[in-house]
Amino acid sequence: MKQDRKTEIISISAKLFKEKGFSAVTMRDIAQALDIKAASLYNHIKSKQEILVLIIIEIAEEFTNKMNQIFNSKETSIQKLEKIIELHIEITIRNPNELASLNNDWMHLTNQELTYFIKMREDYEQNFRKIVKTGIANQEIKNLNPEVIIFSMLSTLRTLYIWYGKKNTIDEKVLKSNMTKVLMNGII
Amino acid sequence: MKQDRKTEIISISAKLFKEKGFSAVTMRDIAQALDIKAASLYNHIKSKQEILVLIIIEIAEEFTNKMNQIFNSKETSIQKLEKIIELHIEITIRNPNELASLNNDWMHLTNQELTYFIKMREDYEQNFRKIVKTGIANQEIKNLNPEVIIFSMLSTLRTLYIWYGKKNTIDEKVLKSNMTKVLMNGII
DNA sequence: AATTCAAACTAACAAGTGTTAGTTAAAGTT
DNA sequence: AACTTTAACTAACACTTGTTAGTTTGAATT
Repeated sequence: MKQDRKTEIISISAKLFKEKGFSAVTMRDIAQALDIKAASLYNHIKSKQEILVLIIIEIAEEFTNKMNQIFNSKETSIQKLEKIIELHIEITIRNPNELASLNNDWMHLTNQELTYFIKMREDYEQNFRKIVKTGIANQEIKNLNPEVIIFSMLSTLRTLYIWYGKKNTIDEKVLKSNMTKVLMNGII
Repeated sequence: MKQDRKTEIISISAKLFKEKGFSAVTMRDIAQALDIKAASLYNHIKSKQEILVLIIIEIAEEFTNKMNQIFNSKETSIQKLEKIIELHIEITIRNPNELASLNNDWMHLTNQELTYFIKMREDYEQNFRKIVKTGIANQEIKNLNPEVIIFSMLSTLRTLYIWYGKKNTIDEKVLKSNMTKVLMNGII
């Protein structure tokens, strides 16, 4: 079925993009990984650009939607942050390769997609920022520089894809529990 | 002087590599940024590859040397971790663009340089791991999964270059102090 | 049996890639 | 004044890039 082959192309592309980056992967590389010729890819996708868009945008939208749900819920700031940690872990475990592109190759999006992506990312960070600031105002969260808190948590969560899947793969529940403790309560 | 122009090429290349990645930047891009022709670059450097090597290896060696000093010092595990945090902040502030290449484009190194880099990175992580495990055995550090601790701290420190230099640039001392508190004591 | 169609193929393209060869002009050195 | 050196240039190369056009094949549908 056409949709299956297309999914396969996107999935194998994400894997290759993770290893070498979008620009260093050629259509011939992608084709070879599927044991077909480069021209045959165009029976399924419009362009190399389209592959990148399909990899990135869907996941970015999922982050946006789930973040909005968490942001608008009635929970405490701390509970919201815990939910965000779990969200990142869940999406990372399901799509480690796609997250590599989202993190490293988003700047190769063009036009509307680039604008759209940047908007989503800014909104996401803005929601995160508001949660942290509310938490500080509430005295739920320590009065530290909020940018340092956001940066520290987000950079850990965003690069999780690098670590997950290496030797000693950690169980999802254990990871959530440990990660939450490390990020929220510190290590000493 | 020749050395100055060469330094200039490396520095502007690092800036361009940060924005688009090594593979997406052409020799003509680099030349244009210096207002010369691409062929003229070869009066100063041997190849595009050499530029990448010069950007990455020097900083990787600095990390290696400083880490070894910290590792072999007589301080407590916690003091060692604090020194590592300061080390990353100092190097990042001095070389934000070069650190982008080190983090994102190291896989485009080849042959001996690739092997050498990977060896340095593994040794660095191994030292980090030993410090954390010693700290846990000492009961200086909480008994959490050491891989989660290492990953969480290192991913924050390694991606610092993305954040430093944006609007609201934080003072170095404030950053060190806040970052240490966030990473060591948590946020709640 | 005849037709349609998805998905592969071969062949080729125009543009862009890193790099080399040979030249030129100005500055520094003898 | 004659020279060497530095660092730019123009022109071109062999190769790789994403992509298009047209064709073939085998399975599904009529």
